Parts: sequence; structure tokens; C-alpha cells
Amino acid sequence: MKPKLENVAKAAGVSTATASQVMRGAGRISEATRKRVLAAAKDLHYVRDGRAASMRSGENREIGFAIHQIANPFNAEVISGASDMLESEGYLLSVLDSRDDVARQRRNLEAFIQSSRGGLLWVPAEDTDDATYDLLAAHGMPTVTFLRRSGRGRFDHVGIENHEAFRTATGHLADLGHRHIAYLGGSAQFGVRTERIAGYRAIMDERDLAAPIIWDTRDDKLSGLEAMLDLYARHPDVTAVVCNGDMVAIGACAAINMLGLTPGSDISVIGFDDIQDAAIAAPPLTTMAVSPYDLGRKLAKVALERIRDNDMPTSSVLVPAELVERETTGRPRGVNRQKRP
Amino acid sequence: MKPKLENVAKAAGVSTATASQVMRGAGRISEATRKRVLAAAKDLHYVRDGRAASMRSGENREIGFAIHQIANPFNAEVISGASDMLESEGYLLSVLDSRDDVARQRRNLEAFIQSSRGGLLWVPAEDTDDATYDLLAAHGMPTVTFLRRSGRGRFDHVGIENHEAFRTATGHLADLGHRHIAYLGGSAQFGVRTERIAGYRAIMDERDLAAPIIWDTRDDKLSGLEAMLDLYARHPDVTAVVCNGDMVAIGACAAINMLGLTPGSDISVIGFDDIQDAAIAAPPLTTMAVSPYDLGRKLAKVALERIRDNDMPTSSVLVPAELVERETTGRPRGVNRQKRP
DNA sequence: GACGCTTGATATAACGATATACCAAGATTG
DNA sequence: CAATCTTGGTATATCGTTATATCAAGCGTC
Repeated sequence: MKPKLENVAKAAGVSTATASQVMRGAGRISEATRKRVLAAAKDLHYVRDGRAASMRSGENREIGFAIHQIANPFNAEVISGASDMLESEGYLLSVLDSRDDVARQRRNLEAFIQSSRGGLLWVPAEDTDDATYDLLAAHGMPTVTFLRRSGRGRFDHVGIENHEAFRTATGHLADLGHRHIAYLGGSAQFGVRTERIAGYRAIMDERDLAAPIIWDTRDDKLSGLEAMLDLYARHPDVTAVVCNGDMVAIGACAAINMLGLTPGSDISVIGFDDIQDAAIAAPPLTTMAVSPYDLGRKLAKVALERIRDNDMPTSSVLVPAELVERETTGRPRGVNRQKRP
Repeated sequence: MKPKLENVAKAAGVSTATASQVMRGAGRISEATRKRVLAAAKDLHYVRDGRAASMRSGENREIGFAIHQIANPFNAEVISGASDMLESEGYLLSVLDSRDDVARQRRNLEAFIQSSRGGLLWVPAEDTDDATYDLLAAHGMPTVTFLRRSGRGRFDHVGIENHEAFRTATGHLADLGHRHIAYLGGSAQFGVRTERIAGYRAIMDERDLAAPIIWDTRDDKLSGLEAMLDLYARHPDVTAVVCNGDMVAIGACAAINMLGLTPGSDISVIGFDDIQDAAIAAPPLTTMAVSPYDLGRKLAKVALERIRDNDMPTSSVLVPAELVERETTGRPRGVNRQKRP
């Protein structure tokens, strides 16, 4: 049923070796036989068995992306960017979603190893244990971690300047006159959040603002909404929130609306990511922008270099985020309009 | 570097055949040697080469999902559902995104064939040509199409009762007293949209309402917003819109807000999908709900049956959608409150 | 003690492609 | 014209597993 190289070769009246060379465009083959083989292949709907090919040649042009959450529009954009870059170089990207579950992630990564994917883009799940990093390192899988850093420098990394970005975000609110600024979406011990929280704390400290408030929540709108309602009930003096992501921020804005208040004038909200929704939210969300598509391309580029030479020293790229002022940040009530510092 | 079965076998002092049997839990092996082999395997960080295994055994527990758009929260939920169902049966799901591009889809599907994935879940890209269906059929790939039907009955299908759902949606608006109802997100010739549009048209016709207006737009918020602005400029008499999806509907609501009007009282909007955003949008969106997670599970279940017996006659499952009334639909201005029929 | 039966393990041939080495025939050279 | 090169092609071992057949040893049975 499934045609193999042997069938193609027989149909074209050549050896499998010759057929193989034609299919790969390798070796020295006369134009006449080349055409004959190609015709036979098309005729039989031949598709080569990549397992056999990759086993023998040691090459695999399928790259894996192990990500913590597919359902996030930011991540989806990253995937698009990475995919485009890889495709332009003749590779292909398949995605496995761990949903931040370490057991599922383990299964996913083992599947990548089992199929000897050509390389691996990876956003490690929270609480990923060392054994998992060891596994990849032990198998010599060309790996680039993304966003969440770890693995003790054994892997390349592409990420965001989180610390600096949250200094900027918090600083922006402070500049506007806010003193009680909370951080929404914190708590987890993982690298990214601690970097971000550190940036937030640094400004709260340097500018001598009120005591930091870190409020936990997951990364989606509904959680952001609930967390904001909670926060407001417990800390009514908070006039501004820095959010761990746009999803949370948009949820928070929805909560503020539900409370009969207005984001930007009653409570200021600043997000992170600049997802498509941010610009068309009501009101449009002030946020820290990084281009996820470009980030994805960058990520893929680093991976390609690693794949081409697995002996290079590991590298690390951090991309800065940029403040995009829209309408959810403003002066707190009771602070007079004055020149910005 | 990469350990193979031979190394494990040698370390345990047995043959590769024995080691293989231990790793698979097959054959008759004494408890003592079983333990010795397992220990050796763990010791060497052994992970079996799935390519070789699947080549020899003809089995592959990695399932592919070829989808038209990862970045859609509805689809993301479907993926989660399918993934959970498959995992519970010891399979694993990897996702390739075609972004509705037929060339990219072709490459993706060929990759699935090359690696001989155990089965295939597939939302065909718009304008998929027959040759692509033929390709899968020719290779005997166990395939279930999802949402978009085609392939002339050669594949199992899981989908939504689109026609009936859009009769319900349009009927709901008609019941409220609307006469000028537009369809937002139409035009493409593909199955799903024509089914939906047919349902809409049927009601417009049966109830003797104004002439149908079909307005084209892509499936995201920004496009929905632009389309709604456009529609309003050209057809100011429209008092209600049925949308092809929640993303479009939410975009449309944003547009209505921008125009200084209120969704639900000035212009009614009804969506489709009931994504998470629908419930927390401002105002909350009336929509036709199907549970994407359950849909994903169902899809996976059908695929598993197909994988287990590829000679079964093909089946088709259509899941109904359900009206969820929230706040974006109401009586048109100027129509008196009256008993619902 | 020859016979069958069970248990635990092994030797070996696939699976489908590709890398390597090799070869025949014609063309080129000194 | 013998020696060398080029061209176009093939035979074969190999990648890492697993399925199949086979086998030796122990054990009971008549």
C-alpha cells in the first residue's frame, strides 16, 4: 500500500541507491534518469520515510517546541515567528503543550528524544526539576530555552529583559504620582516572576513608595479579574497595579469596571506583552511591548545556529520591552496635574 | 554518547532481545533479570529510539494535529481536550499550525506521513485541494477531519451542527423583533461558513425579514472591529449582527462602543463558540456555546477507534450548539416590549 | 530413561532509507 | 596504445529496534 523507495526504483528501472540520490538531489545522476525517477515517484505518490532517513543520516529537519501554554496569544505569535524562520531554512516546527505540568512536560520531552527531533525550543514548565535538564543535556539535544531560564548555562537562551521592563513600568506609575502600587500575578518562585517582581520592588524601594503588595494569580483574564476584586477588597488604598501579563491586566480592568470605577482615572493598570487585545480593549491598555513574532524569529535563529554547530559556547539574548502608553494609566485622583519629572 | 539498547543489554549481561522485551514489558522474563536490565537502563539514562521501534513494529503512539490556527482560544481548548483524552490512552499529541495556508499545510501533512504518525486530527485549511486528501488516503493514514468537512467521506468527521446553530442564533434575534440582521464573517466558499450562512439565510427567508447582508471578515477581533465599522457606514439600518465567531463578535462590540452606541440596546450582537472572553467581555456576549474541551475529547475518541481498526466504515459526529443569552442582545429601539412568541 | 512441557533466554532477519566503496565504460592524455 | 580520469550507476553495510523462530535446561510423567 505505502510505496517505498524500492517500488520507485523498480518502476524507473534503476537501483534504490540511484533513486535515493535523485530524491535527495545528491550524487551524479544524468538528467534522463533523474526525470524518470521523479516521474515514477510522483506517479506512486511516493513520500520518503523520514524515520529511516533520519536514522541513517543522523539528520532530522523537524524541530520541537515544548511550551507551557499554547492557549496564550502571545505564545501563539511566538510560534508563528519561530515557525516562519525555520520554514525558510527548510525546517518544520511541531508544538507540544505541557500546560505547565511537569509530568506532561517530561513525557513530551521524552517523545522529542525518542523521535530524535533536530532541535528543541523550550519554555520550561514551572518547577521543572534538574533531572529533566540533565536528560536533554545527556542526549546532546540542541536546545534553546525561552523566557524561563535555567539549566545552569548548559543551553542557549532567548528571553526578555524582565527586570528592566518592570522597573520602567513601575517607574511610569510612580512618575504619574502613584504611591500605592501593587503587583498582580506574582508569587511563583520561578525565574521570570522573581525577575519581574525584583524590578517592581526596586522602584518601590528607590522611590520610597508604600510597602510592596504582591498578589498571586494565574495567567488568564478570569483569574486576573478575580484577583483584582480580591485585591481591591483587601487593599482599597491601592491606586495602581502592575500586571504580570496583558491577560491579567485586561481581567483587572474588567474587574475595575465591574466595581463601577474607571481604569486609568480611578485605578491605573499596566500590562505586559502587548497582545492584540491590548490595543482594542476598552479602554485600550497601557502595556510593556515586546514583539512576540520577532522574538519567535530570534529564538529560531539561535536554535538554527546551535543545530549547525553543537559545540559552540552557549549564548544568551535578552530583548528589551518598551512602554506603550494608552488609556489605562493616569494620575491618581487628588494629585494635581503637574510637569512630569 | 547516546545510549542504545545494546549498551543497556551489555551492562545487564543479557542479549538485546531480552533487554528489548524488558523495556516493553513483553515476553517471559524472570524477575531477577528484569530488575537488572531496568537498573542498567536507568543508570545509562536510556531512552529508546522511537524511530527504530516504530519502523519495526509499525506502531506509533505520537498523533498529529494539523490545525488552521493555533492562536484561537477555541482551538487551544480543543487541543487540550484532545490531548488529555489521548494521553489517558498512552498517546501523545503534537500540533502543526498551517495558518490556513495550503502550501504550509501540505508540508505539515507530508511531515506527518514521513514520520508515520499513528494518526491524524485535521482541520483542513480553506481551499485544500483534492490532491491533499488523496495523499492521506493513499498512505492509509488514520485521519479524522474536524470542523471543516471534506474528502468525500473517506475520513471520519467530528463537527458542529452549524446550520441548526445559526438558525437558532438568527431566530433568537428575529424573536426579539429585529428585521435587519447582518451576518458578519462570511463570504469564504468553505463548508463551515456556507453551512452557517445557509442557516442564517433560512431564517431570514422563512420569517420574511429584510434582505440578507453577508459581510466578509477574518476571524479575529481587530478584523471584526473594522468590519463592523464598515458595515455600519454602509448599512446604518442594521440593528443586529450574527457573527461567525466570538472573536469577531467581540471586535464588533468594540466597534459599536467606539461609535458611541451600546451593544444590546442600539445594536444586538450574537457570537459563536463561547470562548472564555465572551463571559467577561463588557458587556458580556450573547453567544452560541459548544464546549471546545469536550469537542476535543470527542475528536480524540473517534481517532482512537479509527487507529484501532482502520477498516471500520467512516463515521460522522455532529455536536449541537446552545444559545447562551447574555447582554449583547435585546429588543431593537422602537419595538415595544411584548410577550415573546 | 525416553518423552513431552514449561520457563527463560537468544540468534537473526526484518523495517526503509542512506553513506561508502566500488565498478564498468567511454573520454582524455602523454 | 597504455595509463589516467570522468561519468553514471550499483552493491552492500548500517542506523536501533522488534518479531519470529529456536534452543537449552529443568521438571514431571508413564
